[in-house]
Amino acid sequence: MPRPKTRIQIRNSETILEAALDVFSAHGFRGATLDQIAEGAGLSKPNLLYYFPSKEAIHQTLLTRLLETWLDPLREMDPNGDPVAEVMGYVRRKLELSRDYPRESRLFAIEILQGAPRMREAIEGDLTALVAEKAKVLRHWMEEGRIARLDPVHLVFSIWALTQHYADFDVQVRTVLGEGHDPYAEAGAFLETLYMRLLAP
Amino acid sequence: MPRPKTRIQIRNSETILEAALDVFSAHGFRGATLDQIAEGAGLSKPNLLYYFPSKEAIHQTLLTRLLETWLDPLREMDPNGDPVAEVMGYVRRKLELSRDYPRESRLFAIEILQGAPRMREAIEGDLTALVAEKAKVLRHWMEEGRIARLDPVHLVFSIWALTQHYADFDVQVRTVLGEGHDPYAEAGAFLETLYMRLLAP
DNA sequence: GCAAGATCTGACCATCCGGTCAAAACCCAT
DNA sequence: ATGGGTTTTGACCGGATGGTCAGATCTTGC
Repeated sequence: MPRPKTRIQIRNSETILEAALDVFSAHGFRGATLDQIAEGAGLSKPNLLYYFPSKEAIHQTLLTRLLETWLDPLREMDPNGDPVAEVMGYVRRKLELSRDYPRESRLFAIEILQGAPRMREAIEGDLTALVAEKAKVLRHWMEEGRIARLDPVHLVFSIWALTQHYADFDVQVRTVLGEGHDPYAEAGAFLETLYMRLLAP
Repeated sequence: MPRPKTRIQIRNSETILEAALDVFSAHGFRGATLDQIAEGAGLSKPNLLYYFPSKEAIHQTLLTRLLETWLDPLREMDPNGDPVAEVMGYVRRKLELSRDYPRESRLFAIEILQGAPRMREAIEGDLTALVAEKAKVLRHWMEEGRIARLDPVHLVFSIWALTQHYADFDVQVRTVLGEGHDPYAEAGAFLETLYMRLLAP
């Protein structure tokens, strides 16, 4: 089964990945079982393994897809745009990603937390390269005096940390806030203030 | 074995917890095995279970200890001190915690990521209460015009997110920064700037 | 409507893992 | 040194889990 071709193959592959995302993001790789994924996908376990050669392969497929989604908002940061607006836009898009794809965020977090055993090369390659490229853009803006002088890489880290926190620590955030709060709306306002103050030259 | 009493009991219990922290923080609860912990502690598996009744019990002991360490720096924030200095002090202490106890940070992160199945009540109780108390202090400082008006709870979240990021995503941070960097020193400087700008009234 | 291929399944296997237990080894006060 | 309690261990158990396989069932192009 190199590449899905028939309609059934496409549909079932997607169903499996969807169910697997649920299970992997909730329990980690080791904590997830094929039976749980099969249950979630409404398929039998041997049928899962008809579409994917192994548990590992399902996980790998999810991680590969994930990284693209993850880096896109940063890629969109335009070197020719208005510096503050561009950074603010990135913050906003990244927060939306946390809000709309919390399972992906958690899957990624679990992987990195455990030392990125199945993502090392992607991080060393694409991710590092993209950050280096965008750090250069940020540094340029700083030299022009259009945003405050800061360590550009740590600036990016701060955006990652602050936005992913709301997806990854969702339980804690909601518990501490209590009832009657919209975490993401509040986070959006808070981060807006934070970065406006931080970036002002 | 209700409470360790003899010297051997104390020594072995500590050795086990130390090894268990290594393994749990690296692989999560489900990913950790008693054999790995036993290996790390230099004891046989049945001998582990002479000191702790179950894998679960070892994990629980670690989590309970952890929460204390974790909340202490926030507890130390003094309502009668200088507002900016107090918040900056908390940021610094929390970052030191990430630097000096990264395994504890990851253990905590994994637990929350997975929905805090074994920490719910602690989060709903002690943690939420402490944050509420300190949020009140922060709000008071804001009303006095001594620090900027912000959502105090999200301010605390931001401190957690930014400091824990360096422990939890250590692999990513080091990979992206490349050789010749001291992540925590740089983070200290960056966060100093960030919070000085954010808190200025 | 009928092969030929694609899809699906029940039964099964080997391994891993948390945990038990009886007995051995060890420690120490008398 | 000896006896009673403490500590340690090899052997083992039962259930879970990733994965296999032979064959049954369904789809589809003709």
